[in-house]
Amino acid sequence: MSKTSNGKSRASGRITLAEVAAHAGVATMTASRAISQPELVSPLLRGRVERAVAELAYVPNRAARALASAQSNVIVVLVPSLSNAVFTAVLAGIQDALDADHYQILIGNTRYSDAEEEKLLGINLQSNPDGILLSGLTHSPRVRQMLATSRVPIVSMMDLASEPTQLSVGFSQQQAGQAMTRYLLDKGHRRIAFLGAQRDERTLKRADGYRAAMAAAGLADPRLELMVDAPSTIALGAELLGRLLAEMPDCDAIFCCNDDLAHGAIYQCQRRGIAVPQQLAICGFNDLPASAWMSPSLTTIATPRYRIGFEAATLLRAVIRGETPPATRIDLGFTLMARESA
Amino acid sequence: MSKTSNGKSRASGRITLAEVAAHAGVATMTASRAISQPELVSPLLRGRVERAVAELAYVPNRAARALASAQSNVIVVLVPSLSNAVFTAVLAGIQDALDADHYQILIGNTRYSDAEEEKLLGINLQSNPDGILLSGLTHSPRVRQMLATSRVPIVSMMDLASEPTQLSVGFSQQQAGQAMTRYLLDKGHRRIAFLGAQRDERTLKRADGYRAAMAAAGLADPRLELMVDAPSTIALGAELLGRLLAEMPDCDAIFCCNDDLAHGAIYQCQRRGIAVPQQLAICGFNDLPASAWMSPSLTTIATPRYRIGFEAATLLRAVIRGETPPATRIDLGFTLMARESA
DNA sequence: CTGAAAGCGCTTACAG
DNA sequence: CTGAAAGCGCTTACAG
Repeated sequence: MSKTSNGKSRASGRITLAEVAAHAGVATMTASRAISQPELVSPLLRGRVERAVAELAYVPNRAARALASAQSNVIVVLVPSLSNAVFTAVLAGIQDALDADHYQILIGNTRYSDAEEEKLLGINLQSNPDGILLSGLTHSPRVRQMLATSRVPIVSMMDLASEPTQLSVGFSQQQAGQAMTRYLLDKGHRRIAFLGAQRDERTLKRADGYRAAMAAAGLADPRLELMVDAPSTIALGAELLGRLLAEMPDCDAIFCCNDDLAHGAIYQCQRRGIAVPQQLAICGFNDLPASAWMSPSLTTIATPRYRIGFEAATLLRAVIRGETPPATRIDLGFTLMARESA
Repeated sequence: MSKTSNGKSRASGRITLAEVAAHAGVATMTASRAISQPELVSPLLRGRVERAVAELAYVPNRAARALASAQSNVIVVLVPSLSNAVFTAVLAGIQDALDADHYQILIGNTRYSDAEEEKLLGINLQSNPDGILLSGLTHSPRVRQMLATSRVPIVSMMDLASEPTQLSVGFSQQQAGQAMTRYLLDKGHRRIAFLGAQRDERTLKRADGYRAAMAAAGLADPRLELMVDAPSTIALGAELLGRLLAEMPDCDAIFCCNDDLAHGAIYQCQRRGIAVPQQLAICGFNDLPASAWMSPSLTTIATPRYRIGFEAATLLRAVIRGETPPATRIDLGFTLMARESA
């Protein structure tokens, strides 16, 4: 509107704070304060500025603010998947924890790829984030180096760090895997198979727990483990069940590394007329919504994913504010949901 | 490192382009060019700059670049949900379409709330985005006003705009609802119920299609429609099935506005011993992964959600570049998947 | 409580 | 092909 830039200017054409100030008849500084720290401005001038903002439909330029103030109010979140309900729940928790704050949340989907994580981190570091929320404890050397040189506060989500200096919120994936295996052992199963996909950090740790429990019971048998690189899907669960039974027909229970695989395995049993749990016990991990409702309902581990996001964001915010957090390692635990399938 | 800022400076403490340039023994400008437009710089200087960048672990400041160049390279995406697999697929399509580009994708989750959409749009408009990807065609007056004054290119996803000036990528939700209802009618069903949740734009349009088909068959009956505000979940589908059968025991088929509801309805039938489709036909909408695998497999509408994201992002990119798109309205259609449940 | 000046870290014209 | 100057739109000290 009105007299904006003259001639060969590089101006964006949008309303600036200076124009708002001129319109309100105050200095740019005063307009800035009336917006950012209104309590420091007299009601009279504040009102004039507010009116000018509304009349001109002023939208602050975030880049200019970030540059001038040397702080971005950005929090970066890196998750390995958006199609996995576990991580969308984590994101919901983060969103809720930060809702009242002024932070802009930058979501990056690494697709379980180190290369993608490096790329996304590099791009997002350019936004000079106030903090970073990371999934998992294991990262590539390049990622670790980028994080170290950036000196940005980091909270790791999902699992618990061994080093107490590292901030982490989650639960022991290994112990959860062990607990589920012990449950099956206690039920009298002996030939318990482990079905894994994606080979991501959490799957590997759950497999560790499975192995520990089987070894402790003197029942370890590597042939009972079926692990693939492909992403977890219902279709893969159905397929892996077939492969497992073909190779290990004497197996009497299956621990699937997540519910998707377990759902697929159960559906496949239904199609083949295999009674679950009578002929074959099946359990999963995560307790997705369908697990409680399907028939047979799925025995699984309920994971506090929403709370992981919420508590991790809360912890990160505290650290950003310079507060000393009460704990650097927040164990949110897990719950074994014993249902019909095992 | 070395001699950074002196005294009371407001510097961020991070390595700047000027330091990289000094380290390489070139002007700041040349360093800038060596990074942004390397082909314009001699191999000798380019090499020196590249080495300096690596040695100092230089990370460009995005805010400064955005401010100086008056372009953000940001694309904002607003979706109503992240827990709904439909929208995470849309996001995956967008990500893939824009992967080779330099865009930063800002994801906003409006949670099916107009207020939240206004808030997110306001915040994200501060980043001066090059373009915006919106879900749906219906928005609050404030949102429409904000979009209009921003003059940022917009592509609407999911449904098709009636005005050809408005860029849209999707399919007719109304026609899809109609097609599914006709399918049930053709199968001989007469008392076909409609189960809806969330009351979002798409649910309402599918209901419109249902009503049109029922009216055309002379079988319309408002009591067959059960619509609630709550978000769609499997649990809600199970609950609504109970309510529907209590009120309309003569209903012989159910069209659920999405697969989540349909899954819940089917699971509930299994628990109650109601044979699907013999006693009651059930169909859904979206074709989620479980639908093809569950027993009975779910008759539903497969929606091109990944492609919607991909094509919408491709269209937006073309418009941002100033190209004239071949079409302003991209109809990606839908596919009725006739399976066991109806 | 209010404001003139300087500066954040980059890029855009413009010269050479 | 290279560079000195100015400017993007804000905020931070610093005065008054």
